[in-house]
Amino acid sequence: MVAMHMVEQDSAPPDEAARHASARTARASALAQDYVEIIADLLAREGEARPTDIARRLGVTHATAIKTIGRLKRDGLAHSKPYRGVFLTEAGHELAQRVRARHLTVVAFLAAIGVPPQVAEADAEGIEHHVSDATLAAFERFLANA
Amino acid sequence: MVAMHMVEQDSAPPDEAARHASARTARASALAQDYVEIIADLLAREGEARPTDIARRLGVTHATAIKTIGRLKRDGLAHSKPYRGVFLTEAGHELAQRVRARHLTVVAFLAAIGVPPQVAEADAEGIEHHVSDATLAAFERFLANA
DNA sequence: AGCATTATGTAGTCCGGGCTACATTTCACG
DNA sequence: CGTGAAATGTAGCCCGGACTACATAATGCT
Ligand SMILES: [Mn+2]
Ligand SMILES: [Mn+2]
Ligand SMILES: [Mn+2]
Ligand SMILES: [Mn+2]
Repeated sequence: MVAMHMVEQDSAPPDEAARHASARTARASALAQDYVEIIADLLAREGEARPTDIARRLGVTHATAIKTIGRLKRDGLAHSKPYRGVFLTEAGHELAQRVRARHLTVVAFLAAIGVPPQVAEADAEGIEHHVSDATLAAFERFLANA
Repeated sequence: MVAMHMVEQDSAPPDEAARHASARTARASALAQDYVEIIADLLAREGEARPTDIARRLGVTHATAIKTIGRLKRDGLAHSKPYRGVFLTEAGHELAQRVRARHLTVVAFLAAIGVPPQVAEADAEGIEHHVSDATLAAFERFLANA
């Protein structure tokens, strides 16, 4: 048994566990975020968001997209009628806007510190889902002072 | 003044699909990375890596940890004998070192741009898995010139 | 209008990654 | 030593997120 002298060095397990739990939660909501972002973009640019187009942009089959859209509907983020294209609920639209803003900020930030554009786009697609408000704010400060 | 590149405004679907596919791949390997990182740390600090300790640090049940360790073994990253604690293969050890280095860099970088330490630790736990070599290099350059 | 093509939807499968419940083994200690 | 607590392992369930294969609806073209 070691006397407990060193206070801070030990990385208390509960904290670490909480961090990993956070990361798991973020991972779980990442897909929904990408979907609403894409749906919002399709609605804005094309006027409609068809499952096939959503699927193509994600690089998955239409069956996968349709099933996921079903979960979005279940979770109150989207709605649609058979064969008629997908729309966002108010909640879905708000989420999409937040997600889009974060996406743009992350990409811009990475580019600003010298990451090649292509890579910035690619990395951002994953990183964005793990950027907290505090970190996003830091990114924005950096961009402002650049 | 920024050079106006005006390259692809259109975000060609195949590229976007590839980016999402990349993010999916990264997401899929994230868990294994966290495991080997924790196992390496336990081995270094305690001399042994027990499933229960691994589970506690991740905030999951021991049953979950044991099943995941089974996948690590299947994938040639770890090995263990019944009731005896977990060890890393050469491949596992190498992965752990890369992962640890990246983790430290990401945390240091976030802290350097003004993210509060606690938040930096939390966000890094997810972000680290989506940081490519090019982005990691950019982080290191930033830290060097800071 | 009729038919071929495309889009949409459904069913069924697979694996990852979480859980609970229970069985078994190890180990500390009285 | 023995034995009870702790660790380990197993079984079985659940849901997410991917796929293929097939069925059905919508659409566009001749
Ligand atoms: Mn994304
Ligand atoms: Mn995005
Ligand atoms: Mn991590
Ligand atoms: Mn880590």
